[in-house]
Formats: sequence, C-alpha cells, structure tokens
Amino acid sequence: MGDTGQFAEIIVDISARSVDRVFHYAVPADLKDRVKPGARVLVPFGARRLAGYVLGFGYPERNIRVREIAGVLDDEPVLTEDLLEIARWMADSYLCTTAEAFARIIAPRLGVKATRAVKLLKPAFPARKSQEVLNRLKHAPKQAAVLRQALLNQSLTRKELAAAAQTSPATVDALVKAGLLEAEILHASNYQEENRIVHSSGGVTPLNADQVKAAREISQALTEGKFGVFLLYGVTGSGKTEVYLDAIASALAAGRQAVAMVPEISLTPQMIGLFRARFGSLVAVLHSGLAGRERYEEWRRVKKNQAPVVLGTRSAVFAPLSAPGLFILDEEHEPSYKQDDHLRYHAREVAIKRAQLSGAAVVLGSATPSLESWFKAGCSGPYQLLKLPHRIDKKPLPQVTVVDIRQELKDGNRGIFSRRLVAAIYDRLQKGEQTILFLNRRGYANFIICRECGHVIKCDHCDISLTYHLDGTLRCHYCNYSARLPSVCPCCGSVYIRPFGAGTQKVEDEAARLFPAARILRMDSDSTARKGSHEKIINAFRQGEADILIGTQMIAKGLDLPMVTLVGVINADTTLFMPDFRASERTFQLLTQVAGRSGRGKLPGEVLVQTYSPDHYSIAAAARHDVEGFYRIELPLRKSLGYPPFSFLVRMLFTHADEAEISKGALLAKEILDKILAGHDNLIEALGPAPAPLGRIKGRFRWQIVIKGRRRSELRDIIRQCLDDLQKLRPSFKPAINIDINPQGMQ
DNA sequence: AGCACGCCGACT
DNA sequence: GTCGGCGTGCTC
Repeated sequence: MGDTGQFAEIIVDISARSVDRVFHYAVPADLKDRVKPGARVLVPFGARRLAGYVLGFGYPERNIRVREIAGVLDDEPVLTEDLLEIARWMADSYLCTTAEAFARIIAPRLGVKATRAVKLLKPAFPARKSQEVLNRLKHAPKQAAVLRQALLNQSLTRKELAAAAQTSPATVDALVKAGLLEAEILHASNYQEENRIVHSSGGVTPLNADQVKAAREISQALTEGKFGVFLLYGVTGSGKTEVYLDAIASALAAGRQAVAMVPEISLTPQMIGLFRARFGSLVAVLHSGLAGRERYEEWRRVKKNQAPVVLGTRSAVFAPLSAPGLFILDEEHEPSYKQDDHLRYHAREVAIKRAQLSGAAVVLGSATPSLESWFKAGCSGPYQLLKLPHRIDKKPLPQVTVVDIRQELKDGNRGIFSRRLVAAIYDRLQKGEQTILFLNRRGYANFIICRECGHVIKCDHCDISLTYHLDGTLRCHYCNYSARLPSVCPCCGSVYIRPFGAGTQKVEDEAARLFPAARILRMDSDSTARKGSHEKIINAFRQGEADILIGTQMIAKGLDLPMVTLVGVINADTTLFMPDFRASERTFQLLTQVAGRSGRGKLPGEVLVQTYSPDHYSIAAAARHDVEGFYRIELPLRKSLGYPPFSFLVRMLFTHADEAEISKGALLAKEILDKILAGHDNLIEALGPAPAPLGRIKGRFRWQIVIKGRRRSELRDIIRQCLDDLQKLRPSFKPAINIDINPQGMQ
C-alpha cells in the first residue's frame, strides 16, 4: 500500500447516497508520509474543498482527471484499520452513508495541537505476536518484564519503563538494540508526568467457583485469540463485575485492549471506581457526557495506547484501539445500546463485528438477557452461555407480591394506590425506612383497558395493543388496522373500558394526600432536565432527606440504596401493553431489575407490583424470579407470531411537516416496496403504512412501514432497492426517510 | 450536499 | 434586451 504512483482512495465528507463512493486523488510528495489509511484529508471537490477519509490506495477504473490532495487534517490517522472496515460494514448493514458512519465513529471532536517533544518507547512488533516474542525471552526474565510493561502501557519513557519493570535502563536499551522496542517522538502539550506507571494495585476480590469457571472460559478464548461471544447470565448480585475485571486482566496479559460498556452515563461513576481501583491510570472513560476537551484527551490516550482499558457508554464501542481483545456489554439487554436517532446502530452488533475482525472476545452480561441473546446462547450456539446462578452475599431475593387492581375497583377503591401498597408505605414511614414508587411513563401511547377484567384490545393480526386516538378510533401501529372504540368490554361486557395512564405528577399529588407527613421526592425527565440534578436527587434520597422517591425508568437500575426496603410498581401494565412485540420481555426485565433495587442493605426488601393482569406470564415469572421460565413461554410465542429472534424486522420511518405529504409519501413508498416484493418469495411481509405511535414530533408528522422477513441481508437489499427506485421514480419525494434495522421499540 | 449549467417570466 | 426562478447533473 502507498506504492509510488498509486492514488489515494477517498470517501468525501458528504452524507448523500449519490456521492457515497470512492474518489481518487493524487498524493503530493510532501504529504506522502502523512496520507495513510484512516487519515482525514482536505480535498478539492467540484468548486469546493472538503474533508475526506483515506480508505487505501489504488487506481480509478477509467482514465479520469485526478486532482491532488490539498492537505492532511490530523497529525496521525484518526481511524484504525478495523474502524475503517467497521464504517463500511455499518454503511452496508444500517443503510447509511459511509461518511455518516465515519462521523459517528470519530464523534469525539479532534483538533488540539501538540507542542512539546517526548521520546516514548513502544513494542516494535504487532500485538498478535506478543506471546511469541515473550516466549522467546524466557531466558531473559528482566527483558521480558520490561516488554510486558511496554505492552501494557505504550506511553512510557526509557526511565519510566525501567522503573515499572523494576530493573535498570540498560535492560531497556538492550531491547531497543534487539529491535523489539522502538522510540516514538511525541509532541504533547499535555504530557502528564505523574501517575502513568502501572501499579497492579489491590482491589482484586477473590472469585467464587462459578466466577472462576466463567472467567476461565473467557481468558482461554483470549489467549487463543479466537473470536467468540459469551453470554454471562448472572442473577442480580452474582458478581458479574468481578468476572469482567478478571477478563480484562486476561486481555491485558495477552497484550491486548478491552472495552467495557454500561448502558447509561449515570451508571458509570460506581463502575469507574471499581475499574480505577483495579487498573489505575490504564483506564480511560469515553462517553458522550464528557465535555469536548476532556473527551478529546481520553480519546487521545486510548489512541496512543496509553489506556488499554476503556469504560464508557455505547459510543465507546468505537474506541480507537490498536489490538482490541475484549468487548464487554454490561446489562446487554438494555435498549440504550441502540442509538435511537439518525444512525440507528446497536453497540452489541458493532462490538461483535469488531471482535470478528480482530479475533476478540465479546462478553454480554445480564441478569435478564435479551431474548435474542438468550436464543443465540441456546444449545446450538453461536454464543456460549456462562452462568452465575448464585448471589455472592447469599442474601435472599426480595419478596415480590402482585396486587390485583381489579379487586380494588370492585371493592370501591378508585385511587392509584391499592390498600396493600398504602399499608406497606405507612409501615415504612413508621419504621423510618425508605420507599421507591416506580412508574413507567415511556408508553406514551394510550391503550384501552377494561378496568373490571383487565382485558386490553389488541390487533388480531399483530398481537399488538391497539392505540387510542383522539378521533375515537383504535389503530394498530404495525399494520394500520383500525376499529371504533367499543362501548362495552368485548370480554366481560363491562362499561368501565377506557384509555389508560397516570403521570408522576398525579402519583405525587395522591401520595402527598395519603401521607401528608412524608417527605416526597420526584424524579422524571421534567425534574431532571437540568444537568446534574439527577445525581442531586439521588444523593438527597440516599442521605435520607426524603421518605418516598417517585420516578420513572431512570430509577429502575444501577442504584444502590441501602435504606430502601419497599419498591412499589404503580402499574406494571403500562409497559406490558405498549404497542410493541417486545412489551412482555421489557416488562419482565424491568420488574426483575426493579425488584433488584429493594433490600440492597442489611434489611430485607419487599416489592409490590400493582397490575390489572396478575396472571400474565411475564409478571408472574418476574414475581417468582424465574428468568428461564419466562423465556420458556416467550420464545414459542415469538415463534408462533413470527417475531424476532425467529424473524427480522425493519422499520421505515417517514417524517414531514405536512400531513398530506406524509401519508401520500408513505403510500407511494409502500407501492414501490410491494412491486419489489412481488418479484420475491412471499416470506417477506410489508405492513402498513401506518402512523407511528408518536404520530407527530416537533411539528413533523411520522408514518411508518414495518417489514418482516427471515433473513437480514435479504431485507436490507430490498430496502436499498426501494430507496434507489424511490429516488429514480420520484426525485422530488418530500418526506425524510429513516431506516431502523432491527428496531428496539417503535415510538 | 452544494454548486454549476440551463432554459423561461418580469424588470432597469 | 438582462436578471433570476429553481429543475437536472456532476463532483476524482
């Protein structure tokens, strides 16, 4: 690559399908050593100049006029070779442009200039050879020790390296002479002197038998350098984190790097503590909550191989590692691993692809694995199942009681709180213990429930709750079936059939009325709009400044609150009847996670779940803490309805400010799609168009088409053809189109 | 995506 | 006669 006379192959930084292809540019002599694959360059393009990404080198197919690269944008390539590959894979599998994928990958803003020169020593051989080289040095233990340190931290000077390996600089010199270490001149303005040498500090908790077994499987894969995916299924409190830490240590020992991801920024602080205690300054934290400069510094440390352990949210999957060996996704079932705007990638999929490219291991950890992962970890693979069946502290799981609200209505209680819940809260107030009231408000869509028998009106074809619209109709958001709101329940004939839902405000008001002496805190997206107020509220609650915390999704996970002995789920049905085929799975996961919040301290915990559907399998299974039992029921149901993991879904979302344009556009797209599908076998089904559950956001109307098929690649090809045809046949097509491959919820 | 070139209506 | 409307077409 880079042979004289070859042209640089470049993707220009324009996000449009029409220019998403390679353009060739000549490399001027003075830029030759800086124009490398993964580098960002400045190129003339038509009348303008814009940024471009160097993919590699080659010749154009035809003889065309080739222009010259005008400049190089960064000191060194911003993308590693495997990330170049990932970008192309993303463009292909998520139907975005390559430029869009690049933009997503290098999200940390670049541009800080360096000034001071420091000479750093790093291994002069590829990371995959490290084991081999170390074996060769069996008879020179001091040199091997130095090399091990150099592999661990590639940012040390000669002196520092000697100190880290507890030997003299002469040993280091010997390695340089042997050509095993090479010097790198770093022009760093922010070169940090202190705290850079690795101390394999304490904080290593001894593992129990299950943990050892799981950790051993992972480290074996790591030493073999073979790609593999592990599903680490461990009940809450079974010590998954210790297994992660051990696996990371194995990756480092093999001379490779590790990325550990958590679902939300708010979960990172405690994780950072654990990681820093074990790996000290080798840890870099990457997430979108970091401010520009800080984020850049961390990114840079990773790029320079100074921090082989990366901890972050989903975007950390793009960490610029030279030799990735391990990708960990904690709470792998969490929907936040999927980007839900614009480029809808799933961090789990990207991690698996990256691991494939570099022969790395992927560890998916969860107490309630996603059905997809669970299915793939079944007897036939391809994932390997690792189980941690016991809680470390042997503390019993909290008692979960299901409260039937239908009975409350029959007994004349029309309030939000059941008598049982009122009594339990009152009891905690007496004892000075804390209560969390959990309420899911993410189900914006209004479904219709019978207050007497709990019956919910669903679509016969899709088994999805029908959504109530203000014009009095009920509608399926998958296939657009519509019906009129019945006046009596089709199941029991009751007239108490109506739309459903209560907000945090309403719950707070009623709690204040029922418990006038209690101190109540509320946490939802309104009250945490200001940055940092989330932590403030949690801290206030932890300090015992309130008796009751009322909140949505965000209080469901990750928090360790020892004084909480009661968790009340105001209404489990809001998630259970969301218009989504994953509603049962989400409900089960949520209830199980919520149950894990109670009784974390010395006192035993209790969970009360209020519902109209006390017998529903996902609620009953969560109450029994029966994870595997839930999957045994849910899997065959998905199979019978043809939903994932037994099929594959794609959502095409159309948005436009004009209501007439949007339905017209979606219908036209459906016509084109139908024409394409007519030439295919009938295993592919296109449902809709239908208005999206959130039919209008920020003044833009939203319609969707849901496509269901057996194979992902086939669906992708069909959508691509649909987009091409649409462009060709109707160049003035108005609505914006967003493609969601394997959507996680379709609001 | 932008910026050119290109062919039809009301203005100094 | 010309300024400018935004429809197609190309960009190494």
